[in-house]
Amino acid sequence: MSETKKRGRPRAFDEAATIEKAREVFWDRGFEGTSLDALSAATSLNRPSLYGAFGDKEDLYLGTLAGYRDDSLVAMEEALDPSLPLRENIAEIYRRALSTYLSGETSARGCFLIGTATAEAIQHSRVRDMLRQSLEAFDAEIEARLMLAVERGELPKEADPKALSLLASSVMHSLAVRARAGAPRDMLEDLARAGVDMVCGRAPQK
Amino acid sequence: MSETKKRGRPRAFDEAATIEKAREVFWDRGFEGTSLDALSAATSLNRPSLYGAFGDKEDLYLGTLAGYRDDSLVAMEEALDPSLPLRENIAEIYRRALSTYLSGETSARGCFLIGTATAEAIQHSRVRDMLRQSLEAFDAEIEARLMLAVERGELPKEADPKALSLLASSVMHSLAVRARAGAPRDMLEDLARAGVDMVCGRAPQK
DNA sequence: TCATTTTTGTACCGTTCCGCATTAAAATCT
DNA sequence: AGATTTTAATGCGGAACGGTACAAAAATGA
Repeated sequence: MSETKKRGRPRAFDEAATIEKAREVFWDRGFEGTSLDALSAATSLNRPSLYGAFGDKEDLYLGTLAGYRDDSLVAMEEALDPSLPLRENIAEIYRRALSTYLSGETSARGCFLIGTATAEAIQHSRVRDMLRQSLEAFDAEIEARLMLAVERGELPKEADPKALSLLASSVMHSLAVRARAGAPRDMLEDLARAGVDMVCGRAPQK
Repeated sequence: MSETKKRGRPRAFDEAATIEKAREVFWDRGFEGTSLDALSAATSLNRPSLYGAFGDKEDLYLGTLAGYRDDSLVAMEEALDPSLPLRENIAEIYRRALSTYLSGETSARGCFLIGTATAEAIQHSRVRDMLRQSLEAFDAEIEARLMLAVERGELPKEADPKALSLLASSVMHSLAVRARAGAPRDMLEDLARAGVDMVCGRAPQK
């Protein structure tokens, strides 16, 4: 790491904070629906500074998607704490997801990736790849925990962690879409509960 | 119904066919990503004709969404033919869904509603309502079939049709998102199979 | 035949879009 | 201090945007 001070005028903004602010705008308005002027206003950077620091609009958008994916993966790792029972792990994943999906100024905004990147996936292959790769990463984390659960006997030996992880992710995808569609919280919580039972079996271990 | 001939110059286009062509464009490019010029080119109508017949861009988009919802509900009713076993019904739903989701000129385009309307749901409340209402209609059709299945003994008495229908729909939502994200067909078929087992139980009735 | 009604086609409106050229400002290096 | 390097700010420019005014065209009604 070069710890030497850089030559020119120093930046007057924090790169990570700027990406987070840009993410908020993209989240609400989508990629095509967001103008550079809106990004400029939200980040307090002029368009040329945005351009210089992050590239064009698609580059910046991909940066916000990558940040969201990384944050989500960290949150998922925390939720899947293997020192806790599987049932609590899965419930915690849905709890965290819903907490994010139901936030929003005007209306529940769902998942940033599913809610905005899906629309661009046909026309922008880099967005499509980012989306696919992110979904696969989420699947993989859940699958790993389910494999551990089978080893430990939290799930029966016949359980299929691969198939089960796809189903568990599916519930999350559906929560993401339905939240953004304006589904009531009760219904989403019912779905999350059903998802937990589906993965861990119906018997409560209260 | 007034069968009297209308006064002025007759239309040189078919309204339903035009909506279908517009749907194709919106499906690939999303609402914000589609220009009136693109719609005009695809439908062979000039912008003023489009505007006169369907209203503004959002009105036209809502019309294409409504058409897709109606088509999908009909397809779902067909798939849920109660004279066939539940397992075949659910498998058929996913089969039809995948057949649609995997079609597309450049890349698999997923579900029109989930793939494009979700992105607009925050900014355009009419789109959000259309999306929510459509998803609820799909849920309701599945739930009705599952209730019948419980009555008939295709599912155990303790089965919860409401919760199960939400889960069954979730698999469909996930197929929609993943297809558009570029997931390989094998994986989608695995998920669909897992979804059928989840709803109907693992025992194959071969 | 001529007025009326509706659709079609051309052309244009003001706005917004993304991206960049250019200059001023703020830091380090010599 | 002066040269150099990097960022910040202003402003522009060509293109595309959604939407519409207006006139020509094609039907019906009288």
